[in-house]
Amino acid sequence: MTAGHRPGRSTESVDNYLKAILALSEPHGGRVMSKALAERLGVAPASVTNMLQKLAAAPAPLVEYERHRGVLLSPAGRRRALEIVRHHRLIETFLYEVLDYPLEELHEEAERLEHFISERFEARIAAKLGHPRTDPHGHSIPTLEGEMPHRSSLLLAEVTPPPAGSASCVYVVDSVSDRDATALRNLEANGITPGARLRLLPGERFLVSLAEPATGDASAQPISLTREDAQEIWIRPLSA
Amino acid sequence: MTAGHRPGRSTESVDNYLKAILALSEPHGGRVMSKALAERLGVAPASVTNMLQKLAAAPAPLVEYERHRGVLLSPAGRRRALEIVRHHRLIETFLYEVLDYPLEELHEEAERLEHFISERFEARIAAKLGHPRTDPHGHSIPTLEGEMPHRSSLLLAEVTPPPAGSASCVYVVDSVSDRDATALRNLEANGITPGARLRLLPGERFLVSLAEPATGDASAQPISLTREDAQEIWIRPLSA
DNA sequence: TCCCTGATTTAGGTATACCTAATATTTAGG
DNA sequence: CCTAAATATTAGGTATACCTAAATCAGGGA
Repeated sequence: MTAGHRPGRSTESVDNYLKAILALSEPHGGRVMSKALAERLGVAPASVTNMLQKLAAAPAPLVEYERHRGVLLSPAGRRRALEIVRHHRLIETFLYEVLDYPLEELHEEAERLEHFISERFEARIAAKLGHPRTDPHGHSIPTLEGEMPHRSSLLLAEVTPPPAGSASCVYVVDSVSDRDATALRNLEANGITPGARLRLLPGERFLVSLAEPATGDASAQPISLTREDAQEIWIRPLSA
Repeated sequence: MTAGHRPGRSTESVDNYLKAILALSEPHGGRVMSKALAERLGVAPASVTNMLQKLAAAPAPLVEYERHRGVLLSPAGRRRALEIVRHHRLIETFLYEVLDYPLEELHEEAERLEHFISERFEARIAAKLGHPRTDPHGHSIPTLEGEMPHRSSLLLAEVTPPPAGSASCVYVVDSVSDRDATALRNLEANGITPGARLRLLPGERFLVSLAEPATGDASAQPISLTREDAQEIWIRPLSA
């Protein structure tokens, strides 16, 4: 082995499996199938099976796995996955706030570093940042205790716009995805960042405009989003 | 492979071999033998031979290696080694200045992270720190262009103190080693950090006292160092 | 119910980077 | 100059994490 004495006990690769299982099980809360994992991790399905078998056979398994029935995080596995997500999001926040990284370059750097920082590093950047609760993309940062603060939000791509002729309605941008740098740059250029007010125009899907934070008035010309863009944006009702 | 798309081209392990060859060849400037490398890297001599053969056989070799005659860095290998050393020392400086790490914990964290930061990360922390020329241990930081600024200094363990009865003489602490955290904590507790004035008392080896920066006067009771401590301290004459 | 298709798993193989034990080379002492 | 000790190399093996190709399994439609 070449990555021997890492602060955490697991390898970079194992960390990535755990993170992927967490992310894919989040929507439905159930078991995750190998194919989905293989796709997300960019490896062959056979590699996934192999890894899951090894993980499940370990003395203190990080996953529960049954042949042909998919995989689930064990409590320990979930704790580790959340620790890595916490690292990732704290690092992103740090790069953004302290090192002035552009929004769309946060993910790649954090994706690498999240596996290698010590507890001390984590603690120090968290303190420096004033223990932030969300990262620059609007995602919740898991707590030190391994709790993931829940946020309820809607994927813009799945929201039906108000019927033609009726009034438009205003939402708040809850978060944007960090995984596609190009889309992210595009959204940012249009002012669509976490906290922004988004007015859904009636009738047409994915036709929106920015709204003034205070008044809710439209402040710019309509923005026509692609379906792909809408897949990257989570919104919540203004009131909540 | 598990550490795929790293900013640099080489692996963590290869980086460490290059750094070790650089460090061990620095004193005499000549070839480095497998045994010395094996000791420094904490691997078996056979593993070193293996790695050197592979490195030397690569299309654009990072080392020049001849069986039984030791190894030398190629220009490309030296460039890469200096890049990693630059990373290491910039990270140490950053951890110390920005994240308030204690001196003796810099090395371990930097040793891990040096392999994984991007060019952008390097550039940003260098800018944030005002492009420092030395790290908190007093070591020169290689330039972006791959030059290692030379500093001439003497290992305290090898300096003969002034003869008994004659005057003591004053040196400046040029640098302290970063590899032994315990020794480092001890030195720091005694005020022996880069830039401190050190008065060598006559006769006894390793018997020193701190001196006032301005006057050169002794400002404290004598400090009795062990031979091991003296192996960790580099000094230069006051004038230089 | 049966079978077909897609998903999953098994089998067998690659590359990296390490190990130990056995062998070979160099060098320094007599 | 020749041998013994120190050093280096070869040979063969382990573990991780990936791959492809060849079985095998599970669930839905005829």
